[in-house]
Amino acid sequence: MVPNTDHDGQSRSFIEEARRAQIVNAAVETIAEVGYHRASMGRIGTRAGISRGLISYHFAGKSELIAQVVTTVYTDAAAFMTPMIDAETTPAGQLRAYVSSNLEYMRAHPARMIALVEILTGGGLADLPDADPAAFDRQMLLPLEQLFAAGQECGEFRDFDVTVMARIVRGVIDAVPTALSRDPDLDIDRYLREITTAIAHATRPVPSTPEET
Amino acid sequence: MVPNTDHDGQSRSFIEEARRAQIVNAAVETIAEVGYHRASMGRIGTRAGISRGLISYHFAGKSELIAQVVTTVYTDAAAFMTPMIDAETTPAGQLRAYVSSNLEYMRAHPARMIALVEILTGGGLADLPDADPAAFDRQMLLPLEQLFAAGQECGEFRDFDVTVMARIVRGVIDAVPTALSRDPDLDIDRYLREITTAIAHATRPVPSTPEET
Amino acid sequence: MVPNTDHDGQSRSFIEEARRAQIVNAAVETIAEVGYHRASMGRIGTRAGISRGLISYHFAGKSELIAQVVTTVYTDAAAFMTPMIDAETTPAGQLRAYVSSNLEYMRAHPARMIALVEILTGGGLADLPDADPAAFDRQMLLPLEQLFAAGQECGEFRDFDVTVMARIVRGVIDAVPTALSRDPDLDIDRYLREITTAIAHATRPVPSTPEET
Amino acid sequence: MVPNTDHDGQSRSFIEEARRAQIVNAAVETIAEVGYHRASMGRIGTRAGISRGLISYHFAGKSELIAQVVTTVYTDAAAFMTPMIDAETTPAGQLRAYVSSNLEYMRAHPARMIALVEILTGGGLADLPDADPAAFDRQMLLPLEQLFAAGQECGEFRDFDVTVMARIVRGVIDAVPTALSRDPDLDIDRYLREITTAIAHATRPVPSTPEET
DNA sequence: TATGAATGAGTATTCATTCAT
DNA sequence: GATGAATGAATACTCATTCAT
Repeated sequence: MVPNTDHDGQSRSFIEEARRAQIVNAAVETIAEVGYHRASMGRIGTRAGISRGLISYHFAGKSELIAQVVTTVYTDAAAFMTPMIDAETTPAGQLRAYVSSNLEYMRAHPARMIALVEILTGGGLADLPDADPAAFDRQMLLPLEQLFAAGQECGEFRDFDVTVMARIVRGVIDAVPTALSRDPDLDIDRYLREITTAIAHATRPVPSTPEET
Repeated sequence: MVPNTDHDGQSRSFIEEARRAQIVNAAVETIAEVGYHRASMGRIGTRAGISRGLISYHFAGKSELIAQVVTTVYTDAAAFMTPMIDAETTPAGQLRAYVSSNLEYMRAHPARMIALVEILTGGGLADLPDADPAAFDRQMLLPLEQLFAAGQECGEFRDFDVTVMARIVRGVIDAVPTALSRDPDLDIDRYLREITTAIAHATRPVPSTPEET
Repeated sequence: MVPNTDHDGQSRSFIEEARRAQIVNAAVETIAEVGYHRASMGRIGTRAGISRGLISYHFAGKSELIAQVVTTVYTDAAAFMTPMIDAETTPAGQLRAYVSSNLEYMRAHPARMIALVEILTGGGLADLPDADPAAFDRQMLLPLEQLFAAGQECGEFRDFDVTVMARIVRGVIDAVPTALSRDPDLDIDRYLREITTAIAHATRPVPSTPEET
Repeated sequence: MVPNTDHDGQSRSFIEEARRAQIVNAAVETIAEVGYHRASMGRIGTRAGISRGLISYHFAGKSELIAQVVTTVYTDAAAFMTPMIDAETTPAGQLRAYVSSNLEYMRAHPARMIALVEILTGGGLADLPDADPAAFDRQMLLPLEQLFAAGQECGEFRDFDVTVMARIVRGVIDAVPTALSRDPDLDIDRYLREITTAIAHATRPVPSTPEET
């Protein structure tokens, strides 16, 4: 595995990689603190302790920087979550692991999650010229859909529309960063337990008692 | 019910109210179409067919206009939902009515809901100097919390944290506008049914079978 | 003839027209003084005594302003030259009138001619997205080509390539602004007489004495 | 002929000279391709395959680089033209040789001529702090003026202002690169023949028939 | 009431230049 | 000699707001 290669296969120097990472981190923190559309290049540079021009030196434009933020956070979160999900052997267990590992990541890196949600919901995607929101949408939902389909197959989940349920779960999880920012006293452990339980209830097979609407 | 009074108790003329409503509608449509932070006063004015200056004449600033959009949409949605919720006699029925009436409102006024979500998640609240996000948060959650408490009291709901469950339900609902914009083919009727069912499952009392984690 | 209408047929207010003219004049003077690519919006605004933003208010962008400068100067020069040319009855006389009226216009409005040449030769055309240099080229050459063709028909001109001769004449004339700027003591009257004579010699029929290369 | 000495009398190493020549060539090509004021040091470095910093190492600044481009092209063109001119024995022949050798040089090195004209007419001279446009002007005109004076002395040319006629000839020649760029189909051989003929007519003694304006 | 002219602050970006390695 | 990191100035443009009419 060759480290530090960009999408063109060009390798970057160590110092270049370090600067890019520093700038991406500054962007994450700035976006998390002041919101996406107030996070100007100037503010990001100030937070990183470098000049505006240097950001332009390392990134072709704001689009590339924002895209790098999205990629970095998304990739990092996936790298954190995937082993935990794969450690589970049943779909129900994997769903629990998906939700809890995602929330754990949010707790460990609140700024990253806030920044990601800011970009995704705050108009950031519209600023990325070659971003395909629909494709990103599908990419986000797919793992959950597959997980749900497998669970329905083996009878661990009831019969629901897997796409809609994937949206429901993402909706619940994506609401967490906003909740955290609006209520700093929020007990994330309790939040995690309640969400996990609620989703378990929403997805498990319907018991024999058949009186429902 | 006293019509047409602003928060200072000053009554507004009929024409003044009409202009404000026209501008608010133009703002809603513009925000829904181009996103919150691309919705400049100029674009809103153009859509309303009036000059930029006139908006400033009727609203102290962009902050007041955005605040008015939030208030108007929120109030209008509440006026639409409340009778439907009140028509139900049981907490479980009221929860169903809450969810379905909210989604019905979204279907009837997609631009309004998209605009509201754009403002709430897209940095709009941060632009309102005297807006208290925490207070707004509480205001949004309170009806659901009360509904849940009543339902737990009478045994229609299981024992969960009412605040967290309120956030869960809002998270699921608030994800709908984004889902609609990313997947235009989405079947909102099926979406509504699946959400209602999932929430019913997540909140109803745990059946006698006691095998849970 | 309805005055003050732009290319969309929208009429402009008097004050708008006046401001646009003022800005165009300031642009002309600035370009003539410091060169095309040093004539920033800021410098143009300063010379006009107005703010940078006001230029953006009246012109969609620098492209539109530059295009307007070209159009204005070209149209104005044509309006000045055409009656003088049409007053002549023979092609040879019209050619003399073409050259002399063009140089007279340069003398009367040196800044305008310098600015036009700056834009045309100094990279300005490349900054106009929908400008077609080849089309502009043809538009500049056409009147001279027609004039030459008519003169050859009636025997007033010798047999030469009308397009090349048109380029020659334009080359001679377009060199004048540069010459003026490099040699302020230049006697434009003598310049005019010499040019006219030289062009007359270059175009008139070859006399009977047939010793040529 | 002393090789490789700069204006301070300091001799340069062979590799230094080679690098400077490489950079000058890259500058010529870049300016010819994208125009003078779009030819940034970065683009020139990229075309030369070297870093930006290296250009600054070899040239005191952009000014010196541009000055070197002008000097190089001018000197090279003179070295090409001079023997052809000197091979002629009569002023009229020398004038023909001047024009044709200049156009031949343009045909052989179109990028060099385009770059030179870009710099001279496109604001480049104004970027050279210690360049004297008037002196450059005189330098360009002097050979032609001397040639014309000699020709008038021996009766090969008619009686005209030698400076103005020099400007006329330079104007005709300097318009060629622009013509070439705007009309790629231009037949340069025919262009050359027509120009030579026209200039011959414009300069030769007036025949006995004395009816002129 | 309503308009549109005008301002000034803020944004992303490009670029020549400097400097440590 | 050569590189590439870094700076700061300059540029075009957008926008909320103010104000005279």
